[in-house]
Amino acid sequence: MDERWQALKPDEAQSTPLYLQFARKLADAINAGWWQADEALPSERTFSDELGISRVTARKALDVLLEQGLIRRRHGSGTFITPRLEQPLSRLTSFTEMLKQKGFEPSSVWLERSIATPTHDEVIKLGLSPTAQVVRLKRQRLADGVVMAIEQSTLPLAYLPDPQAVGSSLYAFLDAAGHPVVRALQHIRAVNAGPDIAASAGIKQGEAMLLMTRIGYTADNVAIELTDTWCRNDYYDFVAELRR
Amino acid sequence: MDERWQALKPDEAQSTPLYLQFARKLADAINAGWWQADEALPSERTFSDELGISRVTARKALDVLLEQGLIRRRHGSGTFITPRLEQPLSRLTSFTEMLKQKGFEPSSVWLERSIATPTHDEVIKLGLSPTAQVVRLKRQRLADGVVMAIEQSTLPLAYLPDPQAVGSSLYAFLDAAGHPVVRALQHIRAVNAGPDIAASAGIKQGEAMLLMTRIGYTADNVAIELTDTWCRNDYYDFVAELRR
DNA sequence: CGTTTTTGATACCTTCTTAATACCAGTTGT
DNA sequence: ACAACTGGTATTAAGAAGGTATCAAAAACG
Repeated sequence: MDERWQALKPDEAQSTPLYLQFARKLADAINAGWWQADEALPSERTFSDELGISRVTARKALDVLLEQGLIRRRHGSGTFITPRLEQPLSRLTSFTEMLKQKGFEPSSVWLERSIATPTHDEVIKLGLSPTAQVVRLKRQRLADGVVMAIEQSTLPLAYLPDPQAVGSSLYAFLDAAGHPVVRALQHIRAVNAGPDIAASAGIKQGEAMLLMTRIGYTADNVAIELTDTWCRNDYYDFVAELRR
Repeated sequence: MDERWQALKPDEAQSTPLYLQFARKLADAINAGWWQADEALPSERTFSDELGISRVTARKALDVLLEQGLIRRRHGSGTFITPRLEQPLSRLTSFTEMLKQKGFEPSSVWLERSIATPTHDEVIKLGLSPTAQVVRLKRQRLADGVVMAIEQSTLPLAYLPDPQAVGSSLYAFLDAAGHPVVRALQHIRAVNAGPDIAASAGIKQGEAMLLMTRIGYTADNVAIELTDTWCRNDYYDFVAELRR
C-alpha cells in the first residue's frame, strides 16, 4: 500500500497548486481502479496524514472531484467513488455546465430571438406539422468574455411560447418548463466559416470550424430542439474514448 | 530543466523587444506540450529570476499570450495554460463504417512507409524515450476509388520493426503481432487543408477538413499508435448519441 | 532637437493557496 | 447511550502568486 501513497503525493517543487496536483493524481488512481465502486476512499484525515498535506488541501482536491461527479460524500460516513454506470462517458452537458466545471465564466449575447416559419429541413428533423411555427434563438457563446461558439437553436413554438423568456441556459429553461432534454443525436462536420459566422465569431472568413448539429429529444422521444453550433476550432476539442 | 530555461531566454543583442522574443519562445514551448492543460506555468517571478529579465518584461510577454487565449491567469494562484473545451462523444460511428455497411468498397494506397526520428510532439504523446525511433505510415483512404481521407500513423519502432510488413489493416497487424489496441483516445478538430494534404486528398487548399487524432493503447496501457486522419468534410460526418 | 512612445525596473497592493487549529454534525458499532 | 469514527465549517495566519502604479532610460518620431 505504501507505493500507492507515494504515487498520490503532490510535488512541492511544481508551481501547480498542491490541491490541483493531488486532485489529478487521485482522479487517475480512481480511473485506474484502485478502489471498487461504492467502496469508501480513505478519509480526509488519512490522506492528510499519509501525504503530509493539510486536511484543507486534501479536502479541496476532493471538492474538485466532487464537482466532476467522480466521487460522492456522505456526511459522517465517508467518501465514495461514484459507480461507473452512473457516470456515462458522454454526458449530455450544456455549454453553461461544461464551462463552469472548467472554471470559466460562461455568458452569452443574444443575436436573435424570434418566431419564424420553419425551413423544410427543420420540419423534417423536428417532425413538425406543416403549419407549425418555431422559435429561433441565435447567440454568441462566451467564456470569460471570449467568443467560443455561435449557436442557433430552433424549437417548436408549442414548447417555448415566449422566446424572450429564455435566460442564459436553454437547457435550464427546458428543465424548468417540464420538458428536459434527456437524449441527443449529434453530428459533427468541418466547415469553412462564412462571412456572417466569421464576423460573429471574431475570426477570419474561410477559417475551419467545427459545425455540431444536435437534435435533442425529451423523455417521450419527441424532438424538441435543433441546434447548430459553430465551434471555434482553437478552443474546442471533441474527445471520444473507444474500447473494444 | 536547465536546457528549458536556455531555450526560453531572449537575446539581448537582437533588436526585437525582449518581451516579444520571450512571448514567442514561450508560445512555442506551450504548443510543444511542455506543460499539460490546466497545469500552472512557472510564476512571473520565476521567469524573471531564471531568465535574467525584469518581471514586467516577463509579464508583458504573458500579456501577449493571454491576448491569444493561450493562457489564463488566476490572481493569487498562478498562470495556467488554457484547457480546450472538451466535448465528450461516445458510440462514435464514422461515415466510413456507414459506407461499408452500404456496400462501398474501401481501399488504400500507401504514400509513405519509413523509419524516422519522432517529432517533439510525438515523443510527448507516445511517451517515447528521446532516442527512440518510430515508423511512419501514410496512406490515402479510398471508397470506390475516391479519396476520402489521408491517414498518417506513427508507431514506436520497437513494436513494428519492418514498416513494409504492414498489410492493408494496421490493427489486424498489431493483433497478429500480439499488441492489440484495446482502448483509444480520439480527438477531433477542424483544420484548413494545407498544400500537401489538399493535393493528396484532391481538394482545394484551405478547404475545411476534420482532423481526427487517435492515440491507441495496448492492454497494459502503453501508447502504441498515434494516428492523424484528415477527413474530407464532404464525405465525413461523425454521429454521437448523448444521454444524461 | 524636443516630444512621444516603447521598454524595462522597482515598489507596493490585492488575492489565493496552504496550513494549523478548533469545533460542529452526522454515522456506525459497541 | 456512548465512543470513535466520518465529513462540514469557521478562523487565523504566513507566504506566494498575479495586479498595478510609478519612474527612468532608450528608442522612435515629428
